[in-house]
Amino acid sequence: MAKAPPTAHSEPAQRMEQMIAALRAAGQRVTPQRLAVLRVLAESHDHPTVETIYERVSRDFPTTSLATIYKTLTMLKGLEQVLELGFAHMSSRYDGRKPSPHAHAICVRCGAIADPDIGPMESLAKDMAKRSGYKLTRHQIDFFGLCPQCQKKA
Amino acid sequence: MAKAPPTAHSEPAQRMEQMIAALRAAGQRVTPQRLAVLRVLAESHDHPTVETIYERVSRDFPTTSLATIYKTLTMLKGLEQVLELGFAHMSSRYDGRKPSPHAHAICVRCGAIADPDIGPMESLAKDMAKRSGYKLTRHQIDFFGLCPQCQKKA
DNA sequence: CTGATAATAAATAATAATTATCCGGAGAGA
DNA sequence: TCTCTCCGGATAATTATTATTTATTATCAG
Repeated sequence: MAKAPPTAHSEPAQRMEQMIAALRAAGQRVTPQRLAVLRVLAESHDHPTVETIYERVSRDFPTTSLATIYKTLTMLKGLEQVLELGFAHMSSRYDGRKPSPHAHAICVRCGAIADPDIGPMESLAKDMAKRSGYKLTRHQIDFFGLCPQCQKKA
Repeated sequence: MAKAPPTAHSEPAQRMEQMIAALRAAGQRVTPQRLAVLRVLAESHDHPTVETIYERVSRDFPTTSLATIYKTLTMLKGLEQVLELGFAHMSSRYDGRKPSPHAHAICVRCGAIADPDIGPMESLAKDMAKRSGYKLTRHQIDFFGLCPQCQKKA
């Protein structure tokens, strides 16, 4: 059969395959519910909340429980297949497309999240490690403000 | 009169004066309970939780309510006199000594927090603002790992 | 293909942190 | 002093998340 061209459309499918492989490698079962979560993660560009993922999964699996979403995400976090952005005053947001830590910009009005590539954080992490004496394993870098759309409406 | 030498001991008192001045400037009342919270904030180097602040305040004011601590901290946040470090999976930590946003290292085992001065974040924020189009107003930069003590015990 | 079995899903209860409400009391200003 | 608003304390409510319990199902050996 013909190999699919690397179109923007095929990207989520590839990402899904990676995640499925990670599940299998860890000896985790691949259930329909989990596949549905993986698909949402692979396709979502909006850093969805658990609630949002739940709604999207519910379209295909109306009986799915919120707890299942939480458990699946916790597991995927452990396998480093999803990045959790945790906040104190709003629910966590998830990034299944770029699962390694990177900086984010969060709109404090509408909740939109952007994550352009910015100057490398490695030097910053190195600096922090050296000056603090900590052995660092991960980071969360968040900038808060107004997204372009909300600036207009301001 | 003689100017007080910049000893480590006099520092908290100065910081308290600054905070009191900020309250007055904002037309806020300076009550004994609030003074107690300010003192704890000015003296604490350990980025205390609300609960910890509550315990420390309770020594002097045994009848103080947790709600009062929360309300006072919220107010001080608004006046930019205290920095809240908000996390998803543990309660917030507060910094009343350096109230403007700066990077932190958090020990995932014991919760110790260090905040040495590291390479300036301004350029990073500028870069993020430019590439995202967001109008940024604050940031939270957290590095997670093991503090020196917990590394030994590991 | 089929059955055994261990992991998983759904439903629900429980927890933790924070925020809202309500009311009595105390301070600032007329 | 009187009044009026702000503040503190107690407690209820809310929100996000995690734990528990029981029934179901994916996986794999045969």
